[in-house]
Amino acid sequence: MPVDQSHTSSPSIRVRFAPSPTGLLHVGGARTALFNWLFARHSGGTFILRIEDTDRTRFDANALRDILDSLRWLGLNWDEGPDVGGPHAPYLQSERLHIYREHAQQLLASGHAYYCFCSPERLDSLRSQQSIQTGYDRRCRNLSTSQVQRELDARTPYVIRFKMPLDGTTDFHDLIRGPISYPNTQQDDFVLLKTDGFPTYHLANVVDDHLMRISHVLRGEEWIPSTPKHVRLYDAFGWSPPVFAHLPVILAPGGGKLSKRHGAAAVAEYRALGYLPDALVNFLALLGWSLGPDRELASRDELIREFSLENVSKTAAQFNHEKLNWMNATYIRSLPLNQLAALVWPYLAQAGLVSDATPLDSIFPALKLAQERMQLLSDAVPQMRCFLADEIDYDPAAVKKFLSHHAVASHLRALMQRFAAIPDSHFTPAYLEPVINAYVAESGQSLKHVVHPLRVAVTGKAASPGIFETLACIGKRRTIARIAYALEHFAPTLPQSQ
RNA sequence: GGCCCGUUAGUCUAGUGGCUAGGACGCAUGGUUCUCAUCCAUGAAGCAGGAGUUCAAUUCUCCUACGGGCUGCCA
Repeated sequence: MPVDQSHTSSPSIRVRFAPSPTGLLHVGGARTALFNWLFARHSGGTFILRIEDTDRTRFDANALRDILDSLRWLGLNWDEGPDVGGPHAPYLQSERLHIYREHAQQLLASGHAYYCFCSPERLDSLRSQQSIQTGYDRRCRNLSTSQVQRELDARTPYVIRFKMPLDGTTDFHDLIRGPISYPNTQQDDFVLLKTDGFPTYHLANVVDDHLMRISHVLRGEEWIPSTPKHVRLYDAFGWSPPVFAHLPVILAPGGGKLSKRHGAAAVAEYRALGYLPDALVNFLALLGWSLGPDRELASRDELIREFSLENVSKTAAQFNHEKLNWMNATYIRSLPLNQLAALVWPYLAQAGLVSDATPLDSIFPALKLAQERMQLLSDAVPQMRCFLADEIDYDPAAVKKFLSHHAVASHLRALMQRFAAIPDSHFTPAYLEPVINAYVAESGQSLKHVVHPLRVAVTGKAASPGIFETLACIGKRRTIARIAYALEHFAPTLPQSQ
């Protein structure tokens, strides 16, 4: 077994997931959270949830609730966070404003930052005049003390900007990608503190990561270009930076950004559709990481045991719905009936197939048949409808194909009579099979010529579980009623005698 | 445009300076069978292209192409 160096050499591994509550938690964010969580759990470290709500214009209380709900649903429990607290509370950045202001002042005092009085309008026109984007022109970088004081006295709105080095490079090491180097001429004098007194991501993120003693920053690769800013900030504060590991992004099927256009993107949507959290976790874990050769399925504990940043891949991965569906189906099949019944219940209830008065175990027989035919929990509704509902819909194509032949009516009539003769308590697969086989033999038909029409008559569909199980599950009363209905409505009328 | 990151079948991936480049999803065919699903078996399908280093490159280096990201008082 490989020895995990990071575990032995640094006893306090602390990682964080730091979402911004501006929208529902999407699968990309969930994957980032998952890798942080797996890394923390694997190493016996601490997983922290920090909410980066520093953008007041985009804040969404709904999103905040959704992020917590979705993470909980996925089972990614956090050790410190806005709701559970912790030694570095608060974990909501909007409640830590004074900390960022103090730190901005500190950088001002040490000469690493400066007041900028440029208006948004000026910056806009600056940008529109630039044929190539070169960022802020640093107009306020060298204002004299008296000029600054004059503006301050005049109460001119300002931001505080960071003084990036004007030449040289900023280098850092990425655990997944190795050394990365950026020319400083590419870097802007980015804003630390906005006019409204809120910090930007860069300031708040660095300050909090330091204060919260974050040891490893695992985040999406879209953050690579701003890492030099962060490295410079750590430097200016005199702090040593955490280990950086930038995770590959998740792309939509076919490439490109993940969005609604490509189907579900939010965790909540997958949840509503009937995916199991274990399946989604397993699937997401395999996007950008692998268990090693020949392994796809793994429980949470196995994922935790096996997880390592060493084998996180560098390449962006496309989200593949077919594989997720396959995985969800295998997880569904592995569930004990009582658990599956509870999970499927809300869907059945919503479809009116069960009510509060329905005993849970009453759906077990039907569920057992549906179980290996479901990919989503919601599939229970179409799969189980013919077993749980009195009324069923008939698929016109199936009716046309299997109920329109002349021999059908006589078969159905004969079977209906024989079924009627079976005692209620014997209406079981084991009892039905010989009954039907006997009829098939007597009538000189092949089994399928009898079974297919029967199936359509009692289920309304051309496909169903095995006919004997299906009949038994539907029950004697409904079976006979449906055959009668089919005879009356679909089967061609034939002379009584045959 | 500039900068940065990346490139193994359609997709997710394993892997090595020398192997028939392995697995999974999906797809195809066959088996089981009353249909569907499951299950089993088999098959098609890949190292982006070009230089170089080397006895030998999918593996190392460079270039090109392609993909992605950043270039905000968003995160």
